[in-house]
Amino acid sequence: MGVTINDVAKAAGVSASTVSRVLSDSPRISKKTKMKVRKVIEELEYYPNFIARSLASNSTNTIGLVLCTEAHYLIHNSFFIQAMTGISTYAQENGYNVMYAFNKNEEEDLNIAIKYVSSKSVDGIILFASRVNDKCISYLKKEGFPFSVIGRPDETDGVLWVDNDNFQATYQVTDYLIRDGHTNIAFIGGPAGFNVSKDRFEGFKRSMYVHGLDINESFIFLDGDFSSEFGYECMKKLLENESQSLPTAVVTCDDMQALGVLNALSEKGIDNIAVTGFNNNLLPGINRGAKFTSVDVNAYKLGYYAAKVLIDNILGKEGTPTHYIVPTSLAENKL
Amino acid sequence: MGVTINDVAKAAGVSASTVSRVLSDSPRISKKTKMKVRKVIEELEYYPNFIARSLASNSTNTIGLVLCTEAHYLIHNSFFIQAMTGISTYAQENGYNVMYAFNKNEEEDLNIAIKYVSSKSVDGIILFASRVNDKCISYLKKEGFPFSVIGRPDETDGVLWVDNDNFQATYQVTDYLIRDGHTNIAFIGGPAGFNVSKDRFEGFKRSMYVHGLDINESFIFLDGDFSSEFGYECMKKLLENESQSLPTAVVTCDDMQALGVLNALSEKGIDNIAVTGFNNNLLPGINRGAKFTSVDVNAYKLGYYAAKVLIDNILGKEGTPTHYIVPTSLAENKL
DNA sequence: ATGAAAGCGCTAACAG
DNA sequence: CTGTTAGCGCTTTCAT
Repeated sequence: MGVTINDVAKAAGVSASTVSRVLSDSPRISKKTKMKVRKVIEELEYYPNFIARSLASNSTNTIGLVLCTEAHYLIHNSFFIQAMTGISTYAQENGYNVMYAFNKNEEEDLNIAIKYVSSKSVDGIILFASRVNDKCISYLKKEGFPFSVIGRPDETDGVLWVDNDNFQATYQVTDYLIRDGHTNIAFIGGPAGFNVSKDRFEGFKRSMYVHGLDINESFIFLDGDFSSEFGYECMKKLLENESQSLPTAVVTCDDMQALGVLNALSEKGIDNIAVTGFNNNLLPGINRGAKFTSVDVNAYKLGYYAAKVLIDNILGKEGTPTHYIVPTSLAENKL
Repeated sequence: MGVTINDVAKAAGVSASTVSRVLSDSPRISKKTKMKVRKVIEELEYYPNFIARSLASNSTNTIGLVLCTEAHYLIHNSFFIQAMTGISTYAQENGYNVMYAFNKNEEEDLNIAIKYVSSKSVDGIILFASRVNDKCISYLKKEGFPFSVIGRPDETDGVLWVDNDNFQATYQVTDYLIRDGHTNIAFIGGPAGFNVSKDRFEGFKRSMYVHGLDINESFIFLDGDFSSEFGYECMKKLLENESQSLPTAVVTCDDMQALGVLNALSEKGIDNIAVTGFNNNLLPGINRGAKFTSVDVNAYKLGYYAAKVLIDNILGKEGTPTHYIVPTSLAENKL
């Protein structure tokens, strides 16, 4: 069982190293020999042993994914699977395998990273989402191990990363609302201490500013989380504040938040307030007619480029950028 | 860079083979030596090289996932990611890595399987969903390569698999509706040629039969697909058929089908027909008040047990079953 | 209970 | 352009 490089060499009347060179298409082998060897490879249905190859060449042609997330979060968020598909695509295009491991917290994440690095099972690592003071990032930097990050890290110096332009994203969606005639716009932001939260808020403010619109402080909700509960609460507060009129539009930073807002509105029978979300995850069709705009972060591409920036770097390709900005787009849905 | 087994051996004053035996906790090594070696391992922060280990032991401790799906399908279906999480969990518990590759069709699936097997990159394979006359299954059987399948295959002989009891699932949900007072129930089935479609229909029929209810032939829609479009069309037909009254409940085989049905109903302003789905994927909350029942297939557990049945088998554990039936449950949601 | 030695299947200097 | 010779880091008989 299992035909080896030696079997091929013997059958083709050459040495094993010649076969090895044919496999890597070395320019120092004559066309004739290549043809001959390739024919034998076909006939014998020879496949190089992946493991032996890795050991000898000191590279695994595999990248590892460190995914930190609560299981329940996955159910209604296609971000991960889409990004994983993008990663798989670029990896396959370049002959790389992809390993993954789901973890529950930062410590487990770090342990997996350490395991990947120390046992030399992968050539590079992709981190999903960067924390403030991310331990995995510090570790990998210290080790000098190749890795890329989805989501711009605190300190971009010497790290490979991909991200959306979050500033641009909320700028765009706010601009869209304003052009649609809205002037009283509320904003519901993401959790404290994340760059993504900060950037999205800045984009919102900028767009308001550029259009010469005032920001009503009581329309701004920061430092919450991405849950529908938070969205619901914020909208409740807006509805209960009788000292002033309601906004005509609400910019949120996540579809779940938007869902909470929509719920709060639907309880009051209000359907003339525009709501926007992030991630383009909501199912179309449940409530025909309700228009809903979401910022599509293009998770597939984020994954694809996270793999690209990492693999290109590992392969030492010339002139590879250290990061990619994946554009967002506005998605119109009917809910 | 990289401390090897020899460094440990030297530092501990033993041979490399002794260190190797300590690593695998061989009973033939004295407690004393074990302690001594382990201490050195700690001090030197030695991690066995995964690749070298694989080559020498002729096993990779890695399993490969063959995932066939259209990208767009992933966006609103958390089945894959949940199953992958379950797989990752059992794999990690047993020291296995997991590789995955997304493919677009059966041919690509087969190619990946062949690559995994021939290049010896994995010890076993998990197939997502079995086709009629599945080429991957035939291939893996022919090769005698360990694999497990999520979804009962045509021919279960000598294959490891996990699945829900699909018969039981529709039996249960139909029973639930009948106990709720429904007697005129429509059924929208899955694609032709899949066991899952057949079983689900049988479960529905059985429940109706047990309760002494007649099945109205014009209420039955088979051999469609799992899309919302199909659900929409079927409901349309029911609504347009003026020669008879409407059902009071509709059992569908997928949440997307259910969504299509709900859309068709909402267009007519009908909200008193119960609709049930499968997979428990729909977002709660959009339309407060609309009750929606879905069969939760427990994708996490399907993945977990697919990994278990495979890994236990590879490890040659005694008395491992050849398959697992993962129970479904009814999930009540508000849409 | 431990060590010596062979070898897993391949790559990569080094020769020629 | 091709062959020879060493390993890569570990496991595993076979001795002792």
